[in-house]
Amino acid sequence: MSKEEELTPSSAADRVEEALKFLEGRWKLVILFRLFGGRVLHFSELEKAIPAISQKMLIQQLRQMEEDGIVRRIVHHQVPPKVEYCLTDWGQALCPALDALLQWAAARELISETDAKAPPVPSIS
Amino acid sequence: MSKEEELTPSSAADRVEEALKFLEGRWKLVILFRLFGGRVLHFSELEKAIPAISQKMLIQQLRQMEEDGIVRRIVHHQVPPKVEYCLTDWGQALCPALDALLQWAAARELISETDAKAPPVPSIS
DNA sequence: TAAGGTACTTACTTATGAGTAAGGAAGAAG
DNA sequence: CTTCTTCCTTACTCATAAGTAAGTACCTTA
Repeated sequence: MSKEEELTPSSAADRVEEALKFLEGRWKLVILFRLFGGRVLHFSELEKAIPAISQKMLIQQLRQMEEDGIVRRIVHHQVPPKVEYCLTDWGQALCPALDALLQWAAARELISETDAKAPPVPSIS
Repeated sequence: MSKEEELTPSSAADRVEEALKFLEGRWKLVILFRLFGGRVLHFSELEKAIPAISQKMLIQQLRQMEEDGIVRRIVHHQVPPKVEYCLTDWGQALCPALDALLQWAAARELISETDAKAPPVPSIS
């Protein structure tokens, strides 16, 4: 609203793609929703909460999200080691955007009735 | 707001993932932004508007978006053939959701200053 | 000295999406 | 009867993301 220089179809698409890159990754959303609401979890708690994920994947996704500035990593120098993960303010700020997406997805069935395309439950055909 | 049964972290993540699947694909956003605003374009016009895309990719993405109910395909039985593409109402409805994403992405720099993490312009290290 | 718990790392394999290149149908125009 | 246009298909290769399995470091407790 304030200082959008020029926004061609391509540049707009690029910006959205860049934003979506933060969410790409098989487990990032799952992790995100585990940490939403200011929750703080240990590595092992995340493992337990997401049984299907491997340690490698969990770390890989957490590291990327940390680099992206979405999650914060808090190391307690102890034995055995203890590391906590939570969302940054910016990570928390994803909520409304994801809500908007969900609302859009929810509107699919309503519109598709009049649209004569893309049945909610595709027939066997 | 109305009838959300239960929304665990996993189910919420699943729903967002499903919504994001509609946007996944190297060229879907580019196509989307070319068609936003009620524009109607021929296949060949899309090709020209997006020089980097191959015909196969363009068709593949369009077909998926058509199946998803995002774009509408209008065939004029002529020779040479003429096919037009435009967005469905639901496709147009993506605008606010993408806006929310863009706003979130734009907020990154503002917050990361106080966050001591993820510098907007990473140094050489 | 041996076992155990937490938080990782490394090497390897597999599946998927994207890219390239070429071909085809269906008539109209020359 | 050959060529042109438009829209679309098919076969193949390649790069990247994801998954699997095993190993490491650290110090404590028995």
